[in-house]
Formats: sequence, C-alpha cells, structure tokens
Amino acid sequence: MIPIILKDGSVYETTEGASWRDVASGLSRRLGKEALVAKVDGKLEDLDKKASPEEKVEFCTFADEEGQAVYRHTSSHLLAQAVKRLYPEAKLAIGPAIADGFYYDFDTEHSFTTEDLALIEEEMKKIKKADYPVVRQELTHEEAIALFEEKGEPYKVELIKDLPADEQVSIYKQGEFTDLCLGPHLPSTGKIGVFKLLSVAGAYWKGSEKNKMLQRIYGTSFPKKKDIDAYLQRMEEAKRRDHRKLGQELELFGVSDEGPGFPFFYPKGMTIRLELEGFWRSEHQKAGYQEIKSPVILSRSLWERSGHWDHYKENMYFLKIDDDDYAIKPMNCPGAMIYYNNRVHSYREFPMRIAELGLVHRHERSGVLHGLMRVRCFTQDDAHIFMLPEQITDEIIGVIDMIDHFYRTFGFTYRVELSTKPEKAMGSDEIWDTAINALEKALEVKEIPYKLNEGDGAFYGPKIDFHLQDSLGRSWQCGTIQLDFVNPESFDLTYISDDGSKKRPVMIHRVIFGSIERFLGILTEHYGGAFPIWLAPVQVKVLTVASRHTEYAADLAHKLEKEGIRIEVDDRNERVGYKIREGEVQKVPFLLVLGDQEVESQTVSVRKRSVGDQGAFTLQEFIDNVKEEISQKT
RNA sequence: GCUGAUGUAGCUCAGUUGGCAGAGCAGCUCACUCGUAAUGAGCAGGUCGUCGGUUCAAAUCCGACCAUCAGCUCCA
Repeated sequence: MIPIILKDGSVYETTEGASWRDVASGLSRRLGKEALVAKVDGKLEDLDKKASPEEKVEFCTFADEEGQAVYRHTSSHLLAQAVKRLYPEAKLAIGPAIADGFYYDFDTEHSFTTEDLALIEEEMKKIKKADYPVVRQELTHEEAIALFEEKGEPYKVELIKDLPADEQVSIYKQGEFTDLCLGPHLPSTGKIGVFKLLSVAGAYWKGSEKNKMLQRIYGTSFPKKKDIDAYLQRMEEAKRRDHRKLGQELELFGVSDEGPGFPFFYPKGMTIRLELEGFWRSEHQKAGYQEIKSPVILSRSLWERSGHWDHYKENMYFLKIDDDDYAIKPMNCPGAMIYYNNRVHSYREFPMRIAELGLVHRHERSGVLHGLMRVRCFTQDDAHIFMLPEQITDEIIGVIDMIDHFYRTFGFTYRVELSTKPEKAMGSDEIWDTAINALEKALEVKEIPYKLNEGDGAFYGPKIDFHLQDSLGRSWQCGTIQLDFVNPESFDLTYISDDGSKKRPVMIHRVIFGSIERFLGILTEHYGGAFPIWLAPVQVKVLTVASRHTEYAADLAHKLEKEGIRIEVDDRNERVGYKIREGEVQKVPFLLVLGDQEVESQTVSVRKRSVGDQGAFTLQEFIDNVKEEISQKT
C-alpha cells in the first residue's frame, strides 16, 4: 500500500502500481468520471501516470481552469490529427489551449475555407469515436530531433532545438499521430465531448512578423452539448452588443470610408461624450487639477527635443508650413512641457496637476483599426503632474484612487499591468529602476494585484496600465499612469527649491478614460446601448395616444426641458404600441404615455425601459424621481 | 503591414449557367384618432466599393486599388 495525501490533508491508501486515475476512481465514482488531470504538488500530471507516495494530490475537472486548459489542449491534438489525415503535407506548428477554446497553427499551401472546417470536424469525430489512448513517451533530445526530422516536421524540430539539450523531451501519441508536447493530456481521444471549429486566420510563426505567416484554426470544446450551445449563444449575444453595430443603430457615432480611423460623433453620441467630459471636469476640479489646451500642430524642433522624432516617427503625421517641418501631435506631453516652461515655478506650487483633453493623431496600420476602440485620432483625458520626488508615491496613489472611482461609477472591473523598460528607450537604467520602484511601491501600498510586462513601457518611462474588456472578451488598455524622468530633462524643466536653488521636478503622465473614443466604445458594449439615465442621449420620451393630446404633451415637454431633462416628443399619428416599440428599441430610459386619462387627471403614465408600465404619477413626482436617478449616476 | 473573407437602396439582405436591379425595415404621401413592443394603402429611393480589362452584352468573369470584418503583429 502507498499513502497519498489529499487536498484536505487526509491520507488515502492505494495499491502499488495504481495510477492517478485509480486514485480518483477510488475516492468517488463521480470524480473517477470527471477528473481530467491530476495536480500533484502543484504540478499537472497525466491521470495514467503511476501514483507516487507522500505527494499531495488533487484532481482537476472541467470546472477548474486548469482542467479546461488540458481538455482544450487535447482537443487541439484532435484537430491536428484530423488535419494531418486530410492534408498530409501540412506542417505542424503549435496548438495550445486559450481562454474559451484552442487553436492549432499549420503551414500548408492549401488555404483552409469554412467548408474545410466542416470536413475536418467530421474527421475529428471519427478520431474521438476511435477513442485512441493518449500515450506519453520521453525521448532524449537527439531522438526527438531525429523523430520529427523523419516525420518532416521542421517547426517541431526548431522547437526542440530551442529546448535544453540535456533534458528529456516528451511526446504524446494517439493512434497514428505523434506530437511534441509538454502535456499533460486527457487519457484518450474519446474523452472529448463536443467540439466546434470556429474560424481560420493567419498567424505568424512564433508571433513575429518577420517570420512566415501560418494558418491558424480556432475551435472550442465542452463536455456537454448544452454547454457549447450556451457558449455559442453568448458569442451571438456579444455580437449584438458590438459598439460598431449599436453606434449605427442608436445614431451615436460611426466611421466613413472617407476617413478610415477618424470617427464621427453624431448628436446623440456627442451628448454622451459631453456628459462624460462634464463628469471628468468636475472630478478633476475637486481633485485639484487645472485644465489647459495645447495646439494640435507643433514644430519639428519640439518633436526632436521630446524624442518623438526619433522614437515615434512611424506613428506620426507631418506637414510643411512655409517650408518649415511641423507634426500633428501624437501625444500631449510636449505641449504640457511648453506650458510649464512659460514661467518660473516654485516648489510651493507642487504637486502641480495640469489636465488636458487633448486630440492626438497617430498613424495606425490599416489592419488594426477597430470602430472606436482603435482609431487614428482620439482624445486623451490627459494630465501631467509636476512634483518633488518625495511626492511621487502619494500622487500615484491619488491617481489610482481616482481611476478606481471612475471605473466603479460605470460598474467596470479591471486588470492592472506594470510595464518596464523597452529596448527602444531613453534614459539610464538607474533612472528606470527608480521609476519602476516608485510604481511598484504605490501598487503594493494599494494592495492591487498586477501582471508584470517586461519591456513593455513607453520610451520615456515605465507605466501602470488599466485594462477593460469589450463584449467579445477582448481586453483594451484604458487608464495608464506613466512616470517620466526623461522629458523634464530634455525640456530642462526646473523649479526653485526651498533653499533658493534650481532643481529638476519629477513628472507623471496619466489618463483615466485613456481615450474618450475607446472608453465610449467600451461603455456602449458594457451597457449594451442601454445607457444609465445620466448618460442617455434622450432621457424621457413623451408619447401621445391620439392627436388631441399633442398640446398636453408639448406643455409637459416644455416643463421637463426647463428642469434640464433631455426629452423627445413623439406626437406622430401612430399607434401607441408602435411608438412604445420604437422608444424601447432606442433604449430610452423613460417613456411617458399621455392620453385622455392623463389629461383628465393631470398625470403622466410612466413606462420604464425594459421593465414596463409603472402606472400614473404627477409630473412633479416623476421629475423628482428622474432628477434623483440622474444625480445618482446609476 | 500580413493571412483569409466580404463590399448590391439609409439599414438587413436576395439576385440561378453573363441577358431590363429585387424584398423587408426605415423615409415620404394618404386614410385610420388608436392605451403599453410593429394599422393599412400608395410613392420614392441604386455609378451594384473604385478604376481598368474580357465580351454583342458584366452586379455576375479577370486584374489592380480602396474600405470593412476575423485573426496575427503593433498600441489609448
């Protein structure tokens, strides 16, 4: 008998030679059926592996993220096996599990079509049905290279050559198919429930655009049909929330062929935007910021001085004025530097918080444009804070708190990343280390978990990024806090210290929305177009039952307008049902239905968006309720 | 920028082997004066993304370009 330590610390005795699968089955019939992989001392192992004594084991099922990853990873091997059967000349690259599914990259002359995906799926079903055992095998480095060279898999050979030569290489076999793989995997191909291939797209080998572009097939898999159906339905629902679709339907914003990447804001979208900016202004005034506006076009010499000419040129637009070179600003910082330098500053002014809603233009490559999320001109809700070195941590904490307050107002959860010195950077390593330490310290004080992104900082300093997700689960950077020791140097910023000497201030750049355009795109998807009343372009829509109610409607509308409520009147000769439908489709928070009863009793019938008829209220009651809801920003 | 797909009325989409450009919704006009998610009838609306080629004839076949979509790469 050998003792196994379970998750809860208890000891389970199993017989010599038993596998992890036997242990799982021994614990409970259900676990034996549902266990996908064993987690032994924190490391995932195949269920077929022999159970080892005195080790702490737990079992992952599809309910666990790790179980799902293994499940999808084996699914990707199913895909690869099917492709090799149908297209033997296809070369295998890599095929990992990803969030919600898996992919596999292939190199082949044939370009996969959606019809091919159906055929590949059929082949995968055969492989599943055959229920091949998935068998792990370990080879030496040389044996592995020889094996994949013989199989004609150059990408696999390249991968093995990147591995340490003195270590064993693991491979997995299922039927006639063999793949280089770290594992672990499900015990057999029949363990995969239902799967679907979703799309095919190009992807660079090893993620570098210098390398060959391969073909990537995306798919997903679930144990039960109802789960995959639910997943596919969720994706459909997400598409309905796409801000590009809603922007068009609700007449908020759009882009035209005449200006790829340069979005238009229509009157209704502009209303939301102005509300966002109004909220932003009042919060910044409260937090001690002053607002400036710097010009969109500035001279070449400025951009050379700021480093943008050397480090950011490929993203900038240029023009000539009277034979001199100018550039359209891709960032607001140099403008803020010029503002700072327009007079002498004292340490007593610090921290000096200078905010700017600055319109920047950046040349983005055509393939990356995406509605309002990725555009060629956008408005950063920027601010530059000038301060003493000892004020850094407090100021960063202040900005983190402000970002949190903003995102909470909209009901967002977010992810934080810290990015360090990139290859193409200005400034010494010492300066960078100091800056990174300051950012880390602020995050530690706030106890915010974050992901470290080595080498992902801006060319002038490290940054803390705040990421929000769109309706399809894609993540977009919005807020960012960037420490900058470089620009104060380049622009020779100074202040008069308490001992009367000139010193160098420290500066941070920060944005909260990030880009107002992107933020509005994300907001649109977040609310599915049903904006809370403080943001809704039309807050109340007044509907008449018949033409004789027009006068009463106009009178009420006038009173609501005087209260600062955004209203529309629909007094067309249409049925009430038709007008209500239209109001609901336009996602107006409140509809007021006015007919004989309301005129008679001098009331309004209130219909709340997506809830329905709320009954009759006096106009004053309704106004009070609406104003309360607007001020609550809910 | 790269790989693949797509581009027909304001929107969503039909359009067969090349042979007169179509529907629904929206818009406009008329009738109905109506009570909580679509009243009926009529009218109008199109360089078929752009440019070029093949053909007696091109929305349809070929080429180039532009834009969009998915993904990759790159970034707020």
